Amino acid sequence: MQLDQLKQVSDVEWRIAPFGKMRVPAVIYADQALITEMDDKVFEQITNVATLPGIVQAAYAMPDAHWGYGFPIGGVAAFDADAGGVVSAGGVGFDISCGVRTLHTGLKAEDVAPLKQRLADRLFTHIPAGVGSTGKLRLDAGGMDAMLRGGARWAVEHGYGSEADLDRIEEHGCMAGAEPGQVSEHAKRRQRDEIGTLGSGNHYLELQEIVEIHDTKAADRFRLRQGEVVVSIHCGSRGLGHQIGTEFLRQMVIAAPGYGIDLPDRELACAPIHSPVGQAYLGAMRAAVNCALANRQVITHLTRKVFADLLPGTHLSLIYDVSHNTCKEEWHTVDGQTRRLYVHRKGATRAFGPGHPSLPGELRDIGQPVLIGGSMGTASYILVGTEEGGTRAFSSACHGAGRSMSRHQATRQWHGRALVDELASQGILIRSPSLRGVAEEAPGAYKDVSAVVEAADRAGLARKVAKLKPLVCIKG
DNA sequence: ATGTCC
Repeated sequence: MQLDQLKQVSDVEWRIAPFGKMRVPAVIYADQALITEMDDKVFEQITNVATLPGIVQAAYAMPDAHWGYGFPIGGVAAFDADAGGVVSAGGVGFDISCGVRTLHTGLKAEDVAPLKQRLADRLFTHIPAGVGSTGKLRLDAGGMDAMLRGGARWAVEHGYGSEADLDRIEEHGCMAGAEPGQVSEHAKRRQRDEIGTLGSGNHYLELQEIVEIHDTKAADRFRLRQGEVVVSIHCGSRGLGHQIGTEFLRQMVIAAPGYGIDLPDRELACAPIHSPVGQAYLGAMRAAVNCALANRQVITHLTRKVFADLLPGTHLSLIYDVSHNTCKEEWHTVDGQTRRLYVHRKGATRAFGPGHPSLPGELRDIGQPVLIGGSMGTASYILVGTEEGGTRAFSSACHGAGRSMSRHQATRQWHGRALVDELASQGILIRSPSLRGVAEEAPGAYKDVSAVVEAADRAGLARKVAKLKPLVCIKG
């Protein structure tokens, strides 16, 4: 990215004053190296987002931002419904509520080491992964609607996990306002047998060792101890979310001109929050959020069964579950005024600071765990939301490493088999149904996750708590 | 991300 078009505010904040049809400034959080390497498309897309009706304060890009559909991945934008604010399907993304959860095992890495191969094989056998993968659950029409209304709560009521899990999930495991009636039959048909499956692309299930502690107080509260093992699950709403995204994008492209919305890019298709299309999308999107929460909950249950077989007595308790692709109704203070806003986070994590009423009682005084999934074979991080985050990007942080290279480009540069072998030599076991998928996910096709996290930390978006290193990765 | 093109 050309730095001369940006005003540097600090070593990790860059500002673009409104020009053309921009209603608000755009802000990019990144250090000098990250922003220099950042795709020019991020500049174009984040300034386009700043032109949308009803946008509040600024359009934001996180340190892991890269080119997405309409909005950049790593983009955050909030809209005021009463000021003509809009909701955008491209602003949420196709994999609605894609997210990460991390489970505490209490096991020491040295005790898991002798079982690594067997754990990898057993997890790979029991947790369906890959394009079009199906699970054991079959949902009829009634079951589908109940799942779309209930989310992880539905899963727990059906024997997948416990009530205690729900306390550690955003929205308490169940997104209110879901309207299964707004979800097409086609979308539901695609999802009928996909609950409890990982999917493909950057989705994974990992066993990870806690290798560094940066904040002992927060780490203690999250029960993160150096040398212990956690399990992280990264997946989303599978075919259902994708179908909803596709259908509403089309509807919004058609509807936008009728609402007098002038789009700089048709990929930014949106509808006023106070409009039939806007409301229908929100109802369907919230149903897809519940689908993703149910999916991660069922996969958690399958993971627990594998551990119960190989390491009897192990208790996998949920530390936290965050979503990366959402539009949520939240209260934020803007210029001293508390306003109800619709916050789009696309490839960005909610990061509420200490005291936020939405946090579980046990964690309210310390802040929200922010789970950052790195690329395959590198590192992941756990951060905590900060007080000052409330004044930056509506309490949001980065979500991962962020791609630095297209999937196609990655397959020309790396071979799946060679990557699997190389990672195995480093003690990282990869299991995947697709060697091509592995090549697309080559660590070299991603930004440096440590640099991304460091920038988010220095920008005050969230504070580093612990670093995790992969031991086993089940890759979709 | 995605029954990787209805």
